[in-house]
Amino acid sequence: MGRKPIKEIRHGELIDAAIKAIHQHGYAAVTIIQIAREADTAAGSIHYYFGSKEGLLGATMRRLLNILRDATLERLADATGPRERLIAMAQSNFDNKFFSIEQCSVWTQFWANAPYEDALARLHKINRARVRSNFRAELKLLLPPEEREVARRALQAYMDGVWLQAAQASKQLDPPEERRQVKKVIDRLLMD
Amino acid sequence: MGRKPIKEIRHGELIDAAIKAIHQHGYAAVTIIQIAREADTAAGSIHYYFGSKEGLLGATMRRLLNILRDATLERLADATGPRERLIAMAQSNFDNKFFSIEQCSVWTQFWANAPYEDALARLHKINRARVRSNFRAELKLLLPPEEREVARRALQAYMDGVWLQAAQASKQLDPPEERRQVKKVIDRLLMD
Amino acid sequence: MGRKPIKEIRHGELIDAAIKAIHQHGYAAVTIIQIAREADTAAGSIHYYFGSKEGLLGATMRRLLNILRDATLERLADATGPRERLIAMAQSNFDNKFFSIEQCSVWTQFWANAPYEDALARLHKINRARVRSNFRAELKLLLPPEEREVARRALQAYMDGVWLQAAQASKQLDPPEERRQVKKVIDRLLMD
Amino acid sequence: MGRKPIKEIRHGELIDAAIKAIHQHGYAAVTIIQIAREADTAAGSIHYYFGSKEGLLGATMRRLLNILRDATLERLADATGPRERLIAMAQSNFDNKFFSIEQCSVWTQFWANAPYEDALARLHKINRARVRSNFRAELKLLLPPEEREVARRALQAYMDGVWLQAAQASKQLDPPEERRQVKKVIDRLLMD
DNA sequence: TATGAATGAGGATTCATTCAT
DNA sequence: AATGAATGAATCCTCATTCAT
Repeated sequence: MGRKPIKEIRHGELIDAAIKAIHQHGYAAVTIIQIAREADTAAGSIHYYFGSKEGLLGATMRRLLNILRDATLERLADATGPRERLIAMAQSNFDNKFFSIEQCSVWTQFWANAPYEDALARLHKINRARVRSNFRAELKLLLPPEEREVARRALQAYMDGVWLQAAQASKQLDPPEERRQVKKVIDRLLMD
Repeated sequence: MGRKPIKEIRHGELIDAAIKAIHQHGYAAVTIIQIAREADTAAGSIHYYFGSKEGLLGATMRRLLNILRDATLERLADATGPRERLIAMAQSNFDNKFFSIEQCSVWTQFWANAPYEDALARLHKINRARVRSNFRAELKLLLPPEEREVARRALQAYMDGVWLQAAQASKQLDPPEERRQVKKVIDRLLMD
Repeated sequence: MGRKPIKEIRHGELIDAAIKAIHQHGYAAVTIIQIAREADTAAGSIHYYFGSKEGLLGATMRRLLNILRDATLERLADATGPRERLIAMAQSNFDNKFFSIEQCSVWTQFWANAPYEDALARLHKINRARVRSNFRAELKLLLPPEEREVARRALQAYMDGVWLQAAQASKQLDPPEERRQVKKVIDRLLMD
Repeated sequence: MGRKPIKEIRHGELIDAAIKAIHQHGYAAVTIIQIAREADTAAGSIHYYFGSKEGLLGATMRRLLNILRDATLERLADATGPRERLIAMAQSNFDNKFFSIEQCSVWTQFWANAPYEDALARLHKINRARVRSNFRAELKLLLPPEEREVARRALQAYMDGVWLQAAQASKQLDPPEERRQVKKVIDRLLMD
């Protein structure tokens, strides 16, 4: 089997460097040079591969979205029944592959900057709508109408809040514990 | 009698302008000139009154924290019993004086940028610790030990999540409705 | 009587510097720093006053067009009859105020770069159309129909050619002699 | 027989591409990549074959000069008498092989950039001197001394002017018509 | 008290050139 | 013979800050 083309490899490396650099300096403040230094390459390379700073940051965002989406699909494959599906979706946000300080940090940065950049706003909006409709579909089968939105907003906000905290954590994150916690929250929100 | 000194008036005007400008351009991207234009004055004035861009942004942050703290104290004055106190504290986050798109936007921006600026980090940490301990004090009287932290984290994250959403709202916010919502969430989280 | 506002003075200085720098390095190759050095100021000032390099170059072009137009109007004021008017218009191209190496050089540069910049193309087109229609108006009264265009094209091309040569001259130009020369050419083109 | 060596073929292709690209972007603004794309090859090839960007542009210039010189020689071969020779030389500037928008465009670009590049300046100077002395030689036999230079300058300037116009033409050029025109101009300049 | 002209460090980006393949 | 990945110098531009007025 053929190996990965150079282009793909470098894309991956540069996106990794971007995640590190955004985590360290913030989305709006990070410079091409900081990212290049992190990737141990020249600033020009980033333009060679992504055309512009914006191009790299967009690709980085899409990478994160894909990781999250894949984690969700994987967990959903094993879930039966609305309650399990709800838990699976919520827990995928704290998947080992996604719930790291760096990625939460970048996620938060993207979010905070979405209002000021169209490309980000679009991605953010799409992702948010997807999660909302997924949650609603399951909650419909679990709670009476007047309770559903309260629970959904609480759950969605909970996940946002945990990410935000994680982005500023001083010690290592604990994804499995976080998955237990979100399950408890769901238990509480679904109580009759 | 005795009107406000000019210095204080200008400070207020410039902080108001900073809030508007940060909301429009983002914390990291906003420029001295944008703020000055919003305040209908010259860029030099900001340095005259605040010494630096950082000085103004710090003062702006403190202003928001004060508004929030005052709203909390005011509501707590009328609250009796732990449940009422918990609701009062939570609802103060959605007080008419505080819960506007502009202020939520700036609040979110401060938060997202706290990891990259010491002054912000300090303020953010203090505020967060205050809220946490306040919540804990009341929850101690309302829930068994093993349930308290789940509820507290859920509640605190809920408020963060609502602010984040509010910062990106396209239509006018509805503070009273938001206060009703948070009460429902608390009801659910406190269910036995 | 009030003195010129600072803004106007600096505009003039910077345009003068731009003319010198374009003459030395060429329109497409000249840099903001070269112009700034020529004006004995910082590169930032040019952006402060003109917004961009393009802004300054556009203003420089308009300045040259105005000098030429003013010289034409001045000479036309004293001219009576079509022949004198034709000579006046042609000679204004070699007016003392306009016909210097530096200005011919910049003029040539603008012209050569017009195909690649809309702003330049527009100005160039307008100016060219103006000269053409002026020439035609007078030639109509001086030559039979089938001869007019040949003469007009020859005359217009002659002026372009002299400018082009002047731009590359190694010794000082001689505007009065050039005005005598163009008169001779006109004499020849108008021979019956 | 024996076909052209690859080296020569590639040289030709790259020069053709350079002419197209210079016409499209201007001499000073054109990039190696634009030329390479036009030649459907990689940027590295140009350095492989010409050593540098400057090398290719110089070769392109020499190519144009050769085309013009060949056209002149060809036409001179058939011309008898000074008047016919003068016409032949003038008309060769508008030969079918030379008088195209692209080539006029590049010609103009070379000319405008000659003052800023030694290699170009040298070629330009040589060519100009050649034309001048050729014209003078024939005019000596056609006009009295005091009229020769006026006519020569007018004729040389006319050709420059027509090229300059042609470089910016929006519709297809008409070489035969242009040759008729220049003959009329010569008729007029040679009138006694 | 307030202005805005001026500066210069630092940003994103472009591009000729080199070189390993 | 030809490629295109990689570099880094150079360019335009932005912006906080200073300071004379």
